[in-house]
Amino acid sequence: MQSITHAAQQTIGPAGRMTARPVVPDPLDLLEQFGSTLTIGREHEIYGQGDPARYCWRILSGCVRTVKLLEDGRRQVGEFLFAGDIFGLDDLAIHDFAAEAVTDVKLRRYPRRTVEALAESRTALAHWLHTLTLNNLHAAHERMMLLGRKTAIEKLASFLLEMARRSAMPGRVMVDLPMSRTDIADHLGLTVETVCRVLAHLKRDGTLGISRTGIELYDRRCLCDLACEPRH
Amino acid sequence: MQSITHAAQQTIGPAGRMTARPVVPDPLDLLEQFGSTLTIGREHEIYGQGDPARYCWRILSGCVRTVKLLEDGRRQVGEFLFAGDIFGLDDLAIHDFAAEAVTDVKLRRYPRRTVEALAESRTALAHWLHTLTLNNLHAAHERMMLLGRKTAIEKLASFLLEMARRSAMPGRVMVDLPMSRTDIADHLGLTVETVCRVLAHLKRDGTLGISRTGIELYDRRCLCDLACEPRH
DNA sequence: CGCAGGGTTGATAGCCTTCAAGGTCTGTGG
DNA sequence: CCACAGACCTTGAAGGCTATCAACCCTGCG
Repeated sequence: MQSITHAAQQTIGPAGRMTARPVVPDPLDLLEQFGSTLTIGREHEIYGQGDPARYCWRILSGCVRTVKLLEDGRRQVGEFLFAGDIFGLDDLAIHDFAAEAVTDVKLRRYPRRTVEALAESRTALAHWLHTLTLNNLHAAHERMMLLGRKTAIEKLASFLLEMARRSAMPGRVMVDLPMSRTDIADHLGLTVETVCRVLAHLKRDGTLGISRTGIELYDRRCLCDLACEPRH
Repeated sequence: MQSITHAAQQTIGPAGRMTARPVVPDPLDLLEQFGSTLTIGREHEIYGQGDPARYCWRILSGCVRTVKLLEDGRRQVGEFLFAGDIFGLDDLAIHDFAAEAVTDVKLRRYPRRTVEALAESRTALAHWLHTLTLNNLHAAHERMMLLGRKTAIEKLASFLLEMARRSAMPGRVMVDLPMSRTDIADHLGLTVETVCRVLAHLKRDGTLGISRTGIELYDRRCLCDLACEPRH
């Protein structure tokens, strides 16, 4: 992984995804002295569903998923998070989703009590935190449309485009997919088999190439059409 | 409709749904002088998808739905809102969903610019607004699980329980359903026909009774089991 | 009374799941 | 270096759940 500066991280994070430049100079600097760095191994839990929401986190490197379980084991993956993303701020007192490491991850952890206390006096920080939450809400609304009204192909197309937008350079065609097919299925409300079949279908079409760890986009336009997302 | 006091509205609203009592004495009082009251007729639009988010709103009476459309007409109903609920705060600059009147509604409207300016100095208000957003995010997460992983029966059971929780008295069995079957279908990611069939099925089971404008819960426990929600 | 819109029910079709089997990759230990 | 185990991925066949298409009913209204 390349070394990442603060300024860069800000524009990659959930806030940065939506707004072209940060609303506030650098609210993270206020928190930095209260953070601690830690590493978590692949497939280990960062926090559990139902745990008290004592910390929030920033990803330095690696990939994290948020997961929610029904009693009978049905699983919903809320989102995949990458370097620069911030998570653990979306809950009031109890974590609604668990957070798990998809790959080995390096994290920076901040006590929420401190964050909230700081936000009381620093309105710029408070404003920034609220913007993060609104962006997450926007993403959740997009996913409601996807889960409720899109077909399997459309779901995969939307997913791959989102991954491309976040993890690849604008011109590049290679997109890393560090998560398993099962994770993707549980993210899109499908089964593993359907995910495989749709990917195979898109490969036969010549829309993309498949390798174990990622995909290669040959025809982005075609994916956009499939995803019902004209603007890209 | 009975007349509603401020204090009562607070605990019915989106914030009140989660926390037993308001975090702040009465942040609405700060805004009240900037509000204006208006009435909107059944099936009329309050604001459109893509409109600039200039106002936020509080429902005095009636029912409102939020709606998002795909280009080909596929529709997703985000949520149904009732007296006391506040909406229009979930967007950054542009409304992500449209808001439409399900019944005739009486609304109180507040300029967002004013709300945000006030929040800069009144941290209690800012905190309260953030709590509202977090509760909406929590609801969106629940709906992701519902849309992605639940069956038609489970979706209906969850929906009816939520309506019962919000619109009925604790002991009452009658639940008003002011919205159309199509609205319910688009809220749950189903078709009208499936909604009708599932309701008919539950009626034959003796779980509930059906009238044009609502339902009557006979066996709440059964619904909870169907909805995969043990605690109620 | 006739119309229009929503609601309900039935028959059929299709998408996706389920169940099953085989393939591929990776890490481990001899 | 090779063999093997296990996890994940892929592909095939069959079935089920829900959508689609169609018809009819019911209610409110001009």
